[in-house]
Amino acid sequence: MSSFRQMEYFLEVAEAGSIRQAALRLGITQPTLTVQLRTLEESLGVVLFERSRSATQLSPAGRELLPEVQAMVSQWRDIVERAHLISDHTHSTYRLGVPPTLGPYLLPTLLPSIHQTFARLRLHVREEVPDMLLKGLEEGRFDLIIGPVAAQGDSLVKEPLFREPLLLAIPSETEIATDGDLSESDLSGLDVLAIDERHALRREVERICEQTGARLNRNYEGTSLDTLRQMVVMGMGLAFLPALYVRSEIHRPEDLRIQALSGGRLFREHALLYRANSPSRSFYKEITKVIRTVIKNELRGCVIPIET
Amino acid sequence: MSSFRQMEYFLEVAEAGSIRQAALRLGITQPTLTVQLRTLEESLGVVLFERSRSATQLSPAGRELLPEVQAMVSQWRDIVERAHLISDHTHSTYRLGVPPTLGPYLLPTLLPSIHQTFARLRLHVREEVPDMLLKGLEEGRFDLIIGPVAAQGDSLVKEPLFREPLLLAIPSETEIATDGDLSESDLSGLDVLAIDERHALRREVERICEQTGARLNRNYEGTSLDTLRQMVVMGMGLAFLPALYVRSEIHRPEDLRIQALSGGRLFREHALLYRANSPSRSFYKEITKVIRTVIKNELRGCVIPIET
DNA sequence: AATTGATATAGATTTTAACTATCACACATG
DNA sequence: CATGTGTGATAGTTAAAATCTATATCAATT
Repeated sequence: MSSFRQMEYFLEVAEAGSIRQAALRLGITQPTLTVQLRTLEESLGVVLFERSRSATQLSPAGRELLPEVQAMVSQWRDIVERAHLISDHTHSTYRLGVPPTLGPYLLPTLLPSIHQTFARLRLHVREEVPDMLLKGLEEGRFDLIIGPVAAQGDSLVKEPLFREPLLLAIPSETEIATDGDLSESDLSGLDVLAIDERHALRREVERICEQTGARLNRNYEGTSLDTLRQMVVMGMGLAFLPALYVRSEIHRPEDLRIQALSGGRLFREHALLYRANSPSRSFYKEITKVIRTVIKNELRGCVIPIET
Repeated sequence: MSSFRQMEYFLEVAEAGSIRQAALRLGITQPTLTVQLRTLEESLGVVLFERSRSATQLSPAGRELLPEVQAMVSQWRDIVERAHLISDHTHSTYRLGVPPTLGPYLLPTLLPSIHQTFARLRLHVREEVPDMLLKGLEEGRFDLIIGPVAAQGDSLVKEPLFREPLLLAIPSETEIATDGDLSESDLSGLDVLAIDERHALRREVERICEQTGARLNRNYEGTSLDTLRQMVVMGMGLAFLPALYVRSEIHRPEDLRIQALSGGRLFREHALLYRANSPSRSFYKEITKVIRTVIKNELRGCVIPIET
């Protein structure tokens, strides 16, 4: 069996034009080199050098193979160098999974800061429903996901990031009877629209409706936050919209009214998750810190950072 | 130190998704593979796999390196395969040196037959003056040369190929007194032109002139056979031209007369030469046979094959 | 004839790879 | 709840390979 080392020997002898000289450069003895060369020649079935008492030069076959071996060896060296580069974890590509009701509204704020901190880091972002994210993380299709804190995979690390208030979107013509602040008890009996049941947000809204006595409209479901908003604008009912969605997508307040409920109990909570035995877990902790800092600095007015 | 074998192991584990399964496919035991993997990881400074009790999958770093390692390994395998292909000597490229007074007139006949016999063989042909050819062969710049038999390098094998008559080129207006055949003695006192002294042919002609009493014109020298022919056409003197040159370049007999001398003693002799310890020497013998056959079959009327 | 400079070979030694046996842990199943 | 089956990790031994030292061989030169 021929080895990589023998290939390097081959190149050195070809360049030096002498087994002795090559052995000197390689820091080995001449007999070793002689034997290794012959072993390589035997395993390739080809005589690489023409030996004479005065010098050693490439045979036609050796000349033929030389450039290819050079290319291969330099590719090898590139690989080793590259490996050492990415050994600090910030030169790699990680697969990040995010839920569709959060990703488009959070990442535009998050990614620039991350790339500023880790210039060579690349993230492959993919949107999937939280259930799929969790499954994908456990199966290794993702390295990192942003998902609900509720999620409990056994061997997963869960880094809570922030709480995102759910705001009430009200059709502009609808009036809600209230004394002072809008509170949970004011919702009783009102018609609430929700996103379809593939999304985790759906379950949150169901829970809220039960608690407050609001009536969940099961006949119409939004397939995205955008369609849900359209339905509110058309006066089909109220809806709970995540604060980050409101922040980035709702610019014309004349179409509908956005109102927070007093009490501050209506929110969903997001965490960063990764496998506990991932080789990069220490780096993921660093990423977590960066994300928390960004949230504190840039989204303070909109979401509630987790204090650690 | 990482080895090629370890790279193959890396690929196999990545594909199998399990150290045990990969070990099975590789025909080694699981502990061996575990240890080799860890050795590779240490020498690369990177964790390639994320191990768990249920499976083993690529880490982000491993995923990053995988395609490059695949490319490198497949290039390696190509090299090995290629080496085995050219192990029969007929898939290689050889550097053939020829003298400028022979090459252009012999090779057009020779090369097609050689390529027909050895379809994958390639020849890098280069023209140089015989002295340079010989030096280049000894120094390894050529694998094969066609040169004069007289040449005597010590460690060189000399395969005589054929004798090439030297024909007398006579200006059309010149008459040579002769009784019957034109013989060597008829040349006495005649003015003879020759090619310049870098060429071996020059020495042949000098020798002939001494033997026959012809007068070598030292004031005008041809720098090629073509210029020599022009000089004859212009009536500046006679010249000896190699039979193969005459055969391929002289088509208009009205410009000058070509005449052979009786006695058949005026010729130069060509041989194929190569280093005695060349790894391909057995193949060079085969080439010699092919060349001799071609000469016998296609140039019989023009040159005199060597009988072996 | 002796010297120099090259490759080849033999035998001992060190280093590396591979094996056997066993452990430890996770997960599924009776 | 125990147990069997899958996974990777570790320790110690054995086999194989690479390397070294010493020496032979040969050619060219002094």
